[in-house]
Amino acid sequence: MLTTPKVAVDVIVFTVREETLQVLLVQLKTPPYAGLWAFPGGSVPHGESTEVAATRYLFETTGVKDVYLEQLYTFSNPRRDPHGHVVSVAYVALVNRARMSLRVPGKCDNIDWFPVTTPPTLAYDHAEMLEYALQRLRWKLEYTNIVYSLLPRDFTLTELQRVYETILDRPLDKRNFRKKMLSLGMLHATPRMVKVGAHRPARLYRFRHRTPMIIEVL
Amino acid sequence: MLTTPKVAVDVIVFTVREETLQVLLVQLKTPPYAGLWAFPGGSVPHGESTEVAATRYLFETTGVKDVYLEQLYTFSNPRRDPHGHVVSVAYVALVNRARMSLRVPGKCDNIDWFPVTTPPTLAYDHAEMLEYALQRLRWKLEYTNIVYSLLPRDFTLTELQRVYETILDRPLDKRNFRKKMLSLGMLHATPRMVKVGAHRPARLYRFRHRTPMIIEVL
DNA sequence: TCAAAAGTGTTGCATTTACACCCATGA
DNA sequence: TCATGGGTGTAAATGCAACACTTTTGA
Repeated sequence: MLTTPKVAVDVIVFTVREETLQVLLVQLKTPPYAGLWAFPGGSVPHGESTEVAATRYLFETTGVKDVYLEQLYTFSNPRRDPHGHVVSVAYVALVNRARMSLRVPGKCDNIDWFPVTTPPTLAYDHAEMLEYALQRLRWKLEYTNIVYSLLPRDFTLTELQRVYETILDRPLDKRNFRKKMLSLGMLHATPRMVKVGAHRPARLYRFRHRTPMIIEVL
Repeated sequence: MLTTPKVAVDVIVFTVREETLQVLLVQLKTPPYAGLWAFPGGSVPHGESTEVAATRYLFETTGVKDVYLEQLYTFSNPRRDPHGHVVSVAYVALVNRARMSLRVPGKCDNIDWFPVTTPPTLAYDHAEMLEYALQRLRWKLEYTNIVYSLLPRDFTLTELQRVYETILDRPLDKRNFRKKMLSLGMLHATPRMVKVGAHRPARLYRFRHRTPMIIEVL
């Protein structure tokens, strides 16, 4: 009998693909949740911080590092895991949609992206985690620059707007959006234009800082 | 050798007294931090959620329950506690200034309130926790009704304004403050007036809900 | 020349800020 | 009647929301 709960982390990895907000899930293969899906994650060994553990699990499944990773909340209900009392520190990561080679963790059967609106049945209390993570993501999108972590280095304002619209799940006014983004001073116009299709080329922009910041008025 | 870190909670209890924001601290009596001060808290046994543990430690030191208690952040640096790896889930509680009988926990030498601006030397990473808690408190004060937990059931608008000014550490305009508070519809004017001193009596108000809510526009 | 996406300003409305005097009471 | 804190309104500035047409390109 343990005298303290076990400690674990779960990483809720979001990306935007094909104008859909998607979340990364692994398929469990051991009872009682065999066949169900869950967030990547696992136990935190003695001596490792939860940040480091979350970064490690993120890397093991996606091969990415240096993306936005934020602690979300700690879930500690003693019955959240039927195996025993596991306190899980949940993290949210935002990764961009570039092709990445997913790796199936040993203890899982599969790994894949799912639209957040239509996820498969989730194990543990992961449905609750997902809901909370979405809420926080939408909330923080409005007053921080964290969207940088979902986009490639260079992007057009229309692409940026699509990402906002996808996550917030509502249309935004083009002129107001551009005015706002540019006036915040967090973007940097490059001299390059992107020419695709039979229409006017779009200017490429970059984030001035690819590191999380609260948006201040200029 | 443990395979998982220990789990603990720390409770950062704030109150407002004599126009000062104060925090509850206990004095440690065991090395290596003997004599230093820390937040009430302790380990989380197997089978107890961190919320329940935080509520318990709050009750053991202050005798209060049913106050605003919110999870703040989980601190997990393996070297934050020299005794070994302890993951601490920090909570913030807000209690009102009414006389309460503090109880010294067995493993401590003393317990007392300190102004947040001039705390004694803090053990562990508690200085960092305090800073973060203050930030969150100030932030949430602006868009939630959590201040209810710092006030008695009935209070005057001037008392309410003093609490805001104390926590935000800046003066607020009396007319704008009252207009804002009343227009938000979270207050309820009682028919009672308070008569103290040689001046016009002040009306007493109550919170419509003594439960945390995000402030919505009416 | 047509289709398709990029790009651009102005106006009205709502919210926030700044600011000064009268009121009710007890001593 | 004086000192003390309670209580009230208006005007200016700022920020946010709504809204439509011109530009550039490739086919």
